[in-house]
Amino acid sequence: MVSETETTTQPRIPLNKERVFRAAIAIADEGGIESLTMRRLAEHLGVEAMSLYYHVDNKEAVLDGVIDAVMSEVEEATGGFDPPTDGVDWQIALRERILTARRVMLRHPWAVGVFETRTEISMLTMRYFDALLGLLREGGFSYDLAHHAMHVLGSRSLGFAQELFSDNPDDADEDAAAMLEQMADKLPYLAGMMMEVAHDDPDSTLGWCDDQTEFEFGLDLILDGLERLRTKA
Amino acid sequence: MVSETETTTQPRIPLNKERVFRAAIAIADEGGIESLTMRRLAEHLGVEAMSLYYHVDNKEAVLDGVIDAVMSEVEEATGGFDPPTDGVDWQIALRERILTARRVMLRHPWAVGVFETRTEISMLTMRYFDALLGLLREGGFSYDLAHHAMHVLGSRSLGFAQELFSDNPDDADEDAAAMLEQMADKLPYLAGMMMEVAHDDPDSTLGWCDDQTEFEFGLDLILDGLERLRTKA
DNA sequence: ACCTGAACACCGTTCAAGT
DNA sequence: ACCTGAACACCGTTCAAGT
Repeated sequence: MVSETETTTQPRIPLNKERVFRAAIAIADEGGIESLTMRRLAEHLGVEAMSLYYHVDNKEAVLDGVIDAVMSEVEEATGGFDPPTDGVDWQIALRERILTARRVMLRHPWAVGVFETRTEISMLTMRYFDALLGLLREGGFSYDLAHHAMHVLGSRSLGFAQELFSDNPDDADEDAAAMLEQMADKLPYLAGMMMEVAHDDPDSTLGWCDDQTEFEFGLDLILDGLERLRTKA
Repeated sequence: MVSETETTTQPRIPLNKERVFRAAIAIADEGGIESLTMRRLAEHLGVEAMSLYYHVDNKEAVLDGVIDAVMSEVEEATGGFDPPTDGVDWQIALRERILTARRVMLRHPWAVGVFETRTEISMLTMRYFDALLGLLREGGFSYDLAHHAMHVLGSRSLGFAQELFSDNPDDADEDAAAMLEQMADKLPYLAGMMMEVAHDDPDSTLGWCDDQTEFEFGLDLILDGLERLRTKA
């Protein structure tokens, strides 16, 4: 009970939301989102699991906070969600902004999936989308077309296209040949495609797709289509 | 030990994979994918949880089987994944097929999410994508462009666009007005869009988006873009 | 061949209690 | 103000044992 003011035993920094969210992101980055448990999170912070509930309502609140933190990384990367820089072509500006967001999201590949499960959208997140909408408006879009545009872009507006097939490089190599065998009759077109790829680039297998290239291809296809609709209307 | 051959006590039908997958789908349809647990699944089948493991390796295998079952619903709905009906415009054929798949997927909204977590792709699933690829090829696409096309379509090729924001109709109505208030300065473009919508259709609020309309808008935008690239090349 | 009881190592969360 | 122990109601899964 005596004052032990200046003992150097453990800094004794109390927990706070910031530190909780940071630790959560670090865990998810390292082991995937399914490795993020309240117990593991507490452990990383040198604390018992129950202590987390003093700072945070529940796990959902952790996920909300984590998404908000990721969005502020995006904000930092884009240099703020300011009003659109006028004068510059909307298509170039939007493309640039989305690719910047992508650079952040690639550091947290689990984030889009979590994003989609959110029921509350933070102010920061809304400001991101408001800024995108602003780029479209200032680029000459009607609200109606801009609204459609946001829907078409979907998760692509965050720089992330959910890949339907995550290429698993393990199997791809080992039985690619055996697969091509039975593909030839049952899956003629996939077989044909693979054979052409194999011909053009003998070293490649099923895992040949380049995510960044495909992302940009899809993004440009959509942006071009939108520009066409904009000028037509 | 005496033969009680014809006692009418409980039909005593042994479990099998088919019944397990069917029950799993029913549970997910009713309560969402997170309500699908091995224990609940067993209960639905009038059996102990451990009994499932006699018929199925683990929960992952259940999910694999469930996706395969959904894909066979798609197959039935499209009348088989046959070689493309030649002569008919690729764009119309592909659009039709995807919208048919969508009708099935809307009955199992959780399915796309599960699909994305699969590491093994079933033969039936591959045949679906082979058929889509076939439609493109027969429509005059190079393998290279067709491959890009599959990437752009992504989960849309299954009839499902992952909605970034699931409109929650609860909050939308109650504090839409209050929200517009502070939106006006911090979220100028979103506010402007809402105000225009409110003006055009006074009864509507944030939950005004029509998923089917937006899906078809996006699909057509992409298909048109692909056709343009096809003829240009 | 098919099913089960008991058990294990995990979850998220509550609540009364400690400092 | 901040943290914890003990406990609860859940998970998926194994394994030896029952019929």
